[in-house]
Amino acid sequence: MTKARKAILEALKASVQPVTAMMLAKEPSLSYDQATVYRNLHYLEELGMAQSFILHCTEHGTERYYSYRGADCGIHHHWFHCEKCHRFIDLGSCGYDEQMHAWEKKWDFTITDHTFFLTGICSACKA
Amino acid sequence: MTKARKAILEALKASVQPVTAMMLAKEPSLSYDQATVYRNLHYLEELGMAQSFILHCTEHGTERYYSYRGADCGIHHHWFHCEKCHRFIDLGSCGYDEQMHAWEKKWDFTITDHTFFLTGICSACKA
DNA sequence: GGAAAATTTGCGAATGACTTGCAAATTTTT
DNA sequence: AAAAATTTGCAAGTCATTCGCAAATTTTCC
Repeated sequence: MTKARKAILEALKASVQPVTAMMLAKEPSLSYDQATVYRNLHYLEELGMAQSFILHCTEHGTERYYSYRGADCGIHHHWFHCEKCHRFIDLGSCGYDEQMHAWEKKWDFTITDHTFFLTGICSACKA
Repeated sequence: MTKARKAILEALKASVQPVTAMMLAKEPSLSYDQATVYRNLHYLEELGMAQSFILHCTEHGTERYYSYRGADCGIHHHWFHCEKCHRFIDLGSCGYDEQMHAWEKKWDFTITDHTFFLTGICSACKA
């Protein structure tokens, strides 16, 4: 595992919030080329050490957000995104296996991935 | 309501599958400029007559898909997307109001939107 | 009904996230 | 530690989507 790879994985692991490739590329403590960041995020996701979703927010446009996914942090997570302060709230581990299994049976398809997230205004921003 | 607007809304209404702006722009029977298509899809969504979600598929890249949303077609729908044949399967009306209300209570945020869809291989493509 | 005001359209150029080709640098193999 | 394989940085490219602006259409008002 290369230096860049390790650094990017560590950054993901350390971040409480999902982050974009751009955020990581601009992080002074990392300072890897954006192409390298993009490539390594792909790599880490393929390995199952990261998970991502694409989110559009009026202020920041459409971007893919990554978060760490390790044995220690449980499985697939879902998030709420505040459109005012742009913070994410972790809704916890995904609890939809059962429902998805039911759908697979009903429609006879095979689910390889699912996307779920919420957007709105968080408690702090409402006040 | 302008001619373009009407035509685009009709196209959405007529389509069984969610469609992208590009698909509509390239439809010979419509032949409106892409900027017009994009602008009117935004308009229709703001009015609540269309709904959309962003989906990334390896073959077609990242695009926003729109579908009709009228009194006659029920409320918010969710979809399964087959990564082989690129067809969508309508999973029916969204049944998550309760769960989302529970989340709003638990976290004290206000949900303005939610995104949910599945990707995988459909029945026909497995065979 | 028709002229003025307001909105929308088409065109071309711009934006911004993400990707790619390629030579140099690093990592892995042996 | 040299050869082989992979990864990196850079610069240029791609592609969905947006924007500015003048011309065309739609709406408003008399």
